Amino acid sequence: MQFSPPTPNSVGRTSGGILQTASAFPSPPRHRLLLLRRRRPRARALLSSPPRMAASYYNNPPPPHSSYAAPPPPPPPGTSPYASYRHHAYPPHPPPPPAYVGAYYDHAAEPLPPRDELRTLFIAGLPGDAKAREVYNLFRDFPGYVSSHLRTSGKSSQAYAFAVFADQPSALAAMSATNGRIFDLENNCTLHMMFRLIPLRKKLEIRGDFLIQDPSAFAPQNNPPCPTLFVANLGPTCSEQELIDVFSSCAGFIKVKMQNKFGAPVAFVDFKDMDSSTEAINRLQGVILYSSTGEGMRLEYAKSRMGLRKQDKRQ
DNA sequence: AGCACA
Repeated sequence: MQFSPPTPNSVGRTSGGILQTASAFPSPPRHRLLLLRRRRPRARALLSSPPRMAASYYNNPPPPHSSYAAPPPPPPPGTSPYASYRHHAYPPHPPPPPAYVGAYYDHAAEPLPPRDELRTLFIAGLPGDAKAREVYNLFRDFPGYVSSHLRTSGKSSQAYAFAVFADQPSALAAMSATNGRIFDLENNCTLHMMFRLIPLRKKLEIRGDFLIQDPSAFAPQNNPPCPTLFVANLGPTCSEQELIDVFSSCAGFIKVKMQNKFGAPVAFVDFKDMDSSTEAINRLQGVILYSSTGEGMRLEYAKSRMGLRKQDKRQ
């Protein structure tokens, strides 16, 4: 069997020694394919000597990429990374993610000095039997790659990973180049829209498809309970559709109204009663959206119910 | 750290 080294344009698992890209195989939605997965021996790229690129890049970095200021690419039309959780019961919590530094063989360089910059990718939706070396091979040839960390939770059919880069331009470049590639040919496991830039050294938790920033880091509720929620701390590219995708997974959801005329976007989300809005706060407080720029959503009870006149404000 | 629409 012959192996070729992965390149930024052909990543992921191999089949018959031939590397292929997503474009060759239009893939059905991920959540359906996960049900069809089965274990079989398959060709895997060999782990060769550690790449020289990341270390040398960090000592002598190229000029910033043009994508420096660019937000994460939008999802392809008709797809939603949150869709698999709509109208579904919530799965039990997997164990919390580990610290970002670990002694894995997939390190390409020594841990870097701390920086404020967002330069870590979160990759969700990997198959449960993904191997650390596969994640490593996915990113190793990108400039600025530092390390990757795979987390598999026992018998779960899904795994997730973190990939640390030297800086945000490298992270964004690797993200856009890897977006939509097929990770696992046999199972058509794509990675599309499974990336987020996340802050280092923050307590994070995975709940299903949601990545949650430590909810205790958020201010306590100041307003009296209300069926409508006020949503703040959204990224500049957040869309109403993205919010619908997230909040429609909550019982009692009615509608979203977004306001992004001036400055930072905020939104109002209406539920049928206070129990529903309270449950939504508990579940979604601190969720880091795909459009988020590092911080999670901040959820509060709104000051007044959506669509009610002042006289009958009290629900 | 920001609360509109009726």
